[in-house]
Amino acid sequence: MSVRVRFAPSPTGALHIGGVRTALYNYLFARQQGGTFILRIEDTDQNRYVPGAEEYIVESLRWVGLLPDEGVGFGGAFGPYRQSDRKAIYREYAERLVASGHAYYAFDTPEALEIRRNDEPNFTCNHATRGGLVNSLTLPAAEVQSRLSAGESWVIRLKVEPGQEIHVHDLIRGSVVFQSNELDDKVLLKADGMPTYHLANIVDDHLMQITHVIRGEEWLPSTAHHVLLYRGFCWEDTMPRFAHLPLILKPVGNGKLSKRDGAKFGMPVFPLSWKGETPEDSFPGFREAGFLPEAVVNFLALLGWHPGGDQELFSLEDLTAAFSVEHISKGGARFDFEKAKWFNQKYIQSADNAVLATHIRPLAEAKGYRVSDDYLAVVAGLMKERVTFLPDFVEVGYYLFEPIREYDLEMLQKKWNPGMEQVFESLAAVVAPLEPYESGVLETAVKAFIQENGLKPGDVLSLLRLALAGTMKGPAVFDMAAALGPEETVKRLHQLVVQGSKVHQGVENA
RNA sequence: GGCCCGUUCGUCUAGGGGUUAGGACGCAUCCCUUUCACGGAUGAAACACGGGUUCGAUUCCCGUACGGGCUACCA
Repeated sequence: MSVRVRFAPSPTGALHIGGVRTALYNYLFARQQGGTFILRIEDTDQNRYVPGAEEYIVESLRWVGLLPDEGVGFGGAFGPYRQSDRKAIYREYAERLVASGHAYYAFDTPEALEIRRNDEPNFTCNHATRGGLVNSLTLPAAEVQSRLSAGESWVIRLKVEPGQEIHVHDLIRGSVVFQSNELDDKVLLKADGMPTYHLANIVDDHLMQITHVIRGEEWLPSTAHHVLLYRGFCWEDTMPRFAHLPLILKPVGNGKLSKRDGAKFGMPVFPLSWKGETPEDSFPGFREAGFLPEAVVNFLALLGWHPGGDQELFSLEDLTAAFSVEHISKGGARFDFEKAKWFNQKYIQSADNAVLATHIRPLAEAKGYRVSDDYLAVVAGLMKERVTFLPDFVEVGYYLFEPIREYDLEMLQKKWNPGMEQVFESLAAVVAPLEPYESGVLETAVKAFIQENGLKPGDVLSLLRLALAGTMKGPAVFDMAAALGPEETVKRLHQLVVQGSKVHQGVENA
């Protein structure tokens, strides 16, 4: 039987980066096994539904390159793939469970249960308490019928039989055993007619012929209920295999990574930025922070999984080939933003200049820079070993697009002297007519000029750098001069003279 | 509280009954470079603790501690 896996997020807001990792592992497993990767939207909670979240999920998957083979917006023979569109199906299956004696109608209101919970610390609906509650197990059949037809509010609960041992075989953790006495009678169908996660999940996984359930560790405790459901439906022979992923933890402190940690630690925890109703509900994304999707994928893949060996850099194809569920770690993984940065730097460094240019283009345009693709590629080449994020190209390297905003005054003061005025005017004259105006040609000419005039290379070159970039950091001087062109180079040389004289006077006066 | 899961350098991890416990991020030092980076080299840095089992445990078993998850008509 061919492998079918699903990524089943619920559209309650922006998709957490941990969700992206879950999608990634599902995707890798499907690809590697020649299987099918399905996107199912679990929107069974009407109250938590957030408009736009579904689109966000799809756009996120698209950005990181994890396109589903089937699912909402992607077609497939097992639809619909949005659970709210499958409402009638769940009711039918829930009633089937009631008919077979594996579930029952319960009439206790949430308020009534809440009161019980407050009175009895460990109160829960289970085999021990259901006899004292209002349901189709305790009420005469006729009354159940009359309550039902009277339109009274009810839910369907799973009837967990006590005294059983439920063995779950997890692909990552091995055998996990639960005692049915400890399990509560989970609500399967809610009062609004919608299923809970538990019912919808099992029905859909069965109907969609899911073979492997790869999901977060937070689902491990309820897997016992899921097994009971498969049994109740007599689907145990085709029950999917389970793999529960370790959680992604906060960078520091205790607990799992949460939405708020982004703001708290000054880093994104979502793939794309999200604009919520309020500023507090809005979050920055990896994409907007200037990450390449390949870097995010690589980083995420290694957060909780490693194939062994010393390789750190993996393309999606590499990951597909190397992936194995057995190599997924059991312990939670701390979200290490420093490592994410390193991956991004690596991917930017090795990216093609023309490709980088397409990424820089919108950033440059946002700043009002009007430049050619060729020029952007040149900038990419000059800066890519000096940046961490995409916006750094236009921010750190702004001087490749606009005049110097500020000079490193300390350095200028140190290197400048009145004689330099003449030197740089002459240098401008030497450089202006150079042809072709290329790095090597410039270097030869400038160095000859330095030698002929008996100047100190360190002084002239430093000042030249200051003239072109304003700072002592940056690409090789002659590369910058070549990129800027003769006109701009000369202009900046003159500008330096102005600045240098100013600084010198300041020193004299002081 | 109850149930379940986990624990190798600060972090992500490899490994596995006998190893100098390996790699990567970060950090430090040095080299390269008339800048900054990149790159290269080197270094500091770990098997949570206590019992077993064993000739021998970091590795297997049991406890303890610590961490995490679940405990909703949320997913």
